[in-house]
Amino acid sequence: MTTADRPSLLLVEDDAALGPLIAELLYPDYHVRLVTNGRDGLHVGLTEAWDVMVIDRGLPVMDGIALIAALRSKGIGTPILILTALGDAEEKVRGLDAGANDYVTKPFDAGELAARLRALTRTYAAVPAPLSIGDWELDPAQRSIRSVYGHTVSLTAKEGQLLAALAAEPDRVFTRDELLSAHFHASDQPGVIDTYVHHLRRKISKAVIRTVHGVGYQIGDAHE
Amino acid sequence: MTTADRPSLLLVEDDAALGPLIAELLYPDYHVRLVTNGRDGLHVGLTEAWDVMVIDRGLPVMDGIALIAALRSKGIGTPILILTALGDAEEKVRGLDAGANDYVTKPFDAGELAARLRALTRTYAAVPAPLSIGDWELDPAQRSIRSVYGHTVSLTAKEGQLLAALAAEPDRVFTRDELLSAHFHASDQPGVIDTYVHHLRRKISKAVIRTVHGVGYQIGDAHE
DNA sequence: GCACTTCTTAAGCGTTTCTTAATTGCCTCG
DNA sequence: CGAGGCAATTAAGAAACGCTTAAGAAGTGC
Repeated sequence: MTTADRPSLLLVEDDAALGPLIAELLYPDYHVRLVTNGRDGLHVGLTEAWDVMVIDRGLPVMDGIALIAALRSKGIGTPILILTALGDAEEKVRGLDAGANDYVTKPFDAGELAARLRALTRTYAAVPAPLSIGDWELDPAQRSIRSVYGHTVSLTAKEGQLLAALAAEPDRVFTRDELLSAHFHASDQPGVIDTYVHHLRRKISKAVIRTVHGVGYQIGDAHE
Repeated sequence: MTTADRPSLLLVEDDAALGPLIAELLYPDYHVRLVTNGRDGLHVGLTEAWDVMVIDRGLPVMDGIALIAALRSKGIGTPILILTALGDAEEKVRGLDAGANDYVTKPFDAGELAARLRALTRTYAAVPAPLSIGDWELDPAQRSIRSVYGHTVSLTAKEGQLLAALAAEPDRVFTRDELLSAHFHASDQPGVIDTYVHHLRRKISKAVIRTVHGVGYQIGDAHE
């Protein structure tokens, strides 16, 4: 998102009556900027960052299709929705293949347009949910751990596995044998765990991994 | 992309006549897998990786909307297109807000469906916007790299491809096999990558490409 | 066809990471 | 408070992995 609150939306529509109408319709949910021809659309689209664009098909100076193609060729990946009266399938194919992400025909339903725009601007946090550990965030894929202040520390494979195992179930106390069988070779001595706990405490901070005397290790606090 | 050639497509459609028909329609452009109820769709959608999904609205066992919501709640971000007979605006809003990315009503135009699927699977990462890598800028043609001080170094084809692949997703760690399958012949030994990384480091600067021991290589930071 | 560049393979060497083990320090219970 | 057990720390050998080099193969242009 470009702004902290509402997504920014660039509306390119030449119809003097319809343009302001759509802008007003979208105003509660987006920061709307209205331009009325293709050349202005290209300029504003290239020089400013937008979260989504709504582009009319038939535009003066520069056609909507040409505008989209120009934006895409310049590396602009912003989601684009075409809004137009031309509704037959061939036109839709041309518009979508020019680089648009969705195609809505006039007359359109305001609710549907809004829903389609939501679908375009929606982002999924599909990223392998980073495990949070106190002030730290573990990224298993990247084998590193980031503090909340940008500071990043890289971990070795075993360090990462041990930390991930502990962090997977916060507050649970793991015995050395449990941790061993999870990610280390069966032949390993339980003392291996002690060594890696030490490495981790040195890399991160002492307080993160708690020792439960006579039992094992734990992240977070169980009792008290 | 999941496969090197065609994108993979999961089709969830219970109509015994329509399902195979759509599958055949899409077959030239996608690796299609057809399942006929929501529960199977959920299972296959969660356990295998797909480039795009086409889901019928009315499904036995588990409704299409419920299926999409379940997939999204599990962190599946794959583009989803709803294909259904229910066409009024309210239904579209419900479907899109459940997490679908596009909504097509039956009867549909084959060309439009294909174009909308292309729009969903299209990525703009391939756009030759000059990739910036630290103090360097990779030329779109990928055959040379310029430092911020005018200094230019020419790269061989493979060097450029490898660097571009890494730079396309900064901070992501690529395994040797991923990099191999991207731009080298499948028969190549993973050691090829090591050699090219070495070449690049000598031409540019050592710090640009980071080694993640036991995993692969990365551009961007995660160091300290 | 020849010279040159680029690509690929492979092997030795150096570094990082993993594991073991011994020493030192600390906690708990009698 | 002291003994015994448990944990923390350190160091060093072993193993895995990556870096570097060099040389032959394949490709390209003249």
